[in-house]
Amino acid sequence: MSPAEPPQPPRTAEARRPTLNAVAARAGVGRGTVSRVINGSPKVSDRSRAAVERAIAELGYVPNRAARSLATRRTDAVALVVPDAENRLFSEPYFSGIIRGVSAGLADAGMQLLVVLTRDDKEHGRLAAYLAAQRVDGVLMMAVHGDDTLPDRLDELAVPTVLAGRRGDRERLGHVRADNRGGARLAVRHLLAGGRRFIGTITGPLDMEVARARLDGYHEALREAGAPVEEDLIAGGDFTEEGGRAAMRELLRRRPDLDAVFAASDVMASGAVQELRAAGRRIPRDVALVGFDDSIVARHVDPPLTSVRQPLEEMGRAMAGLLLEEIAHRGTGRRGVVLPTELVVRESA
Amino acid sequence: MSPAEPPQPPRTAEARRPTLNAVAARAGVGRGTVSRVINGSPKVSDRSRAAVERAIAELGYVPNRAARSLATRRTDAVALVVPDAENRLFSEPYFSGIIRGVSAGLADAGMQLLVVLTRDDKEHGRLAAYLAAQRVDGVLMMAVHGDDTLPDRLDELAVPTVLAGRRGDRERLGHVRADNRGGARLAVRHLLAGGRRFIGTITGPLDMEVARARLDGYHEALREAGAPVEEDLIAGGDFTEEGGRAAMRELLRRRPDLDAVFAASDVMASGAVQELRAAGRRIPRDVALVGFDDSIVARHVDPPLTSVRQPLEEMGRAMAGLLLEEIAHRGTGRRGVVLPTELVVRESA
DNA sequence: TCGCTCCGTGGGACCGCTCCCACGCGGCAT
DNA sequence: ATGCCGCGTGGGAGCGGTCCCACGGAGCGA
Repeated sequence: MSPAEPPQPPRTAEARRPTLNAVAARAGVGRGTVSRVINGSPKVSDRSRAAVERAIAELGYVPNRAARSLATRRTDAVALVVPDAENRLFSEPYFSGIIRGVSAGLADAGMQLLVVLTRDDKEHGRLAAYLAAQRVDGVLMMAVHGDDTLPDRLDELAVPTVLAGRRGDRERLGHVRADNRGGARLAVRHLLAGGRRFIGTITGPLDMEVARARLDGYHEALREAGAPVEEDLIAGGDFTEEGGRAAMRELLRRRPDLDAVFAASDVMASGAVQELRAAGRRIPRDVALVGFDDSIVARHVDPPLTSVRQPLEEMGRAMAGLLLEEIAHRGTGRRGVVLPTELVVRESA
Repeated sequence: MSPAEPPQPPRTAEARRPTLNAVAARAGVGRGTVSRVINGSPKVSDRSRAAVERAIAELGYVPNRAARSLATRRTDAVALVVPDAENRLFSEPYFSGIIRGVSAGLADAGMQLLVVLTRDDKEHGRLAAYLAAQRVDGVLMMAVHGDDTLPDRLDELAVPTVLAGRRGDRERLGHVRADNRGGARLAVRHLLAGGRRFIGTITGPLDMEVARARLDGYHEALREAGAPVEEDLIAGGDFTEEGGRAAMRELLRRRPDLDAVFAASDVMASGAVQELRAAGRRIPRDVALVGFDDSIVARHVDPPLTSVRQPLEEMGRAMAGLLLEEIAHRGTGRRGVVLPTELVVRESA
């Protein structure tokens, strides 16, 4: 009564998906041969290969990751660890930009991306063991604080790891970062070129390498222009808007004569804008302002901010690349990659 | 010569991690018993349980996911699928907010989160088979376009699926959404309460349910106030800034007399701000403006935008919850959850 | 013709876990 | 004392791949 079943792939997940065995049977070859075809081994005759490929197509076969992983001791998956506390601070394109690049870089290699948001640093303890045991092939870490122990833990456990940014000058682990110093230099040079004389800066928290690098760039640009670096033109922020406001207030108090500010993040710059306006300074007429990150905020603040752009997507791609390299050949991926930054000129400077 | 090795967990991933077998041997029990302890079966004597737990602690044992997954046909992982094209459009807190909630909701259940960014809709074809074959236990989907076939495909394959938002009124699949209609109503009521008479709206692309819902809310609020709904007060946007500008221009052309605008997204609202300013209208004096999303943009536009907030993190949590339910008991998670929105009043209206 | 390679091949053993069956043993009713 | 029940328990049989060893046959030189 029942019509002949066409050899379609099963419609539901309940109906067991075809296994490598089934493919072998249908193609009239052994399991080994099917496995070889799937993994692209050259030691297969054209005849067998064709038969196997047909069978695979007919059955809609897709290899089972768990089984493969069990046998190979690889997972073909990497974890992206994002400390949640930081996440909130991120100038918004940051997270999405990086993750987009990472995802693209991994997809090309058929790797899966596991995203792990950690709620607090305490979790990092368990996390190391967890990641090692789950046999994620590697780990990507965003926003590493200098005192985070996770990278070292992973290193001890010999888990390939790549960081977004570095913890200090002598980062042993593979990492990718933007040329923060260079970007800051661009920003300050731009202000100098605009004829500004008293250029202040609002820094990020100096226990983060990014913040230090941006401050260094500020110094360098002034120095190379022969301008003096004055301590009271430097105010500390924390990458938040409120921090930016406070720092700007402080700068205005200390140096009513300043005519430009380089803020180490757009969000802080946006705080600075509010404070400048409150103080009756016009931007850029009285005080020119440059931010960092080229975030959405930069485009929407009034006036739109001149800002330093980092190539986020490329950074993510590079992280993925470095990690894959390290996974394939231990030791080769442990380099620092620096990507160029770029000044996006808008109306604030 | 070599000092006695203390029974520490191995320091490197190369050194094979202890297996369940090792734990059994050390605890002096059978594999079955260890398995029972790990999985919290009650049918274990206190004596055995204690012995096993000690052995686990001493060896630093963590079960191998691949092996477990192979045996159970579960993966303890779910995928979050994000169409990248949409992603770019997202008002920025959206993606991070949802993912944070999802992550939290899953972590509590010990589930892993796989993030899949799709580059174009074509990929969705292969993706369905892929997801089913990888035996992800379930799938979360963001930003579903009405014409996306992936949800139906997954449904056919009997893969538990939960959507962020719905495709239409009669969404069969489980989904979580904000009360977009209610939010829009709040916004327009607020404008009415402020004494505005001619309230325009800039909509999103009407093939997206969110956009339609927000437009509906606009209609409702006018109707309940006994105000006429005038077609020429409605302009179509596409959730982009440029779209917002174009729509605003159009509205001003058609109705120079309008005194308020409800934009279906902050980004479009920000475009509208520029256009209004160009036209010499003061905000909110001449034209009041309300956005949607309560994104960072809203806080940084000048003047800061009154906007409708959706509880993103809770939405993510709810999605995770629904999916877990559906995975545990097929059929129970296929509901629509609606979370309340809230009006955040700032200076633009 | 008879080895000897060498290539392609089949299939056993294993990866580390869960599932489930069968077994021993103490306690209870008969 | 005998049977029966039921609890804990051990361990075999998978789950679906990969790895590798051994084997048959074609091709070649002697």
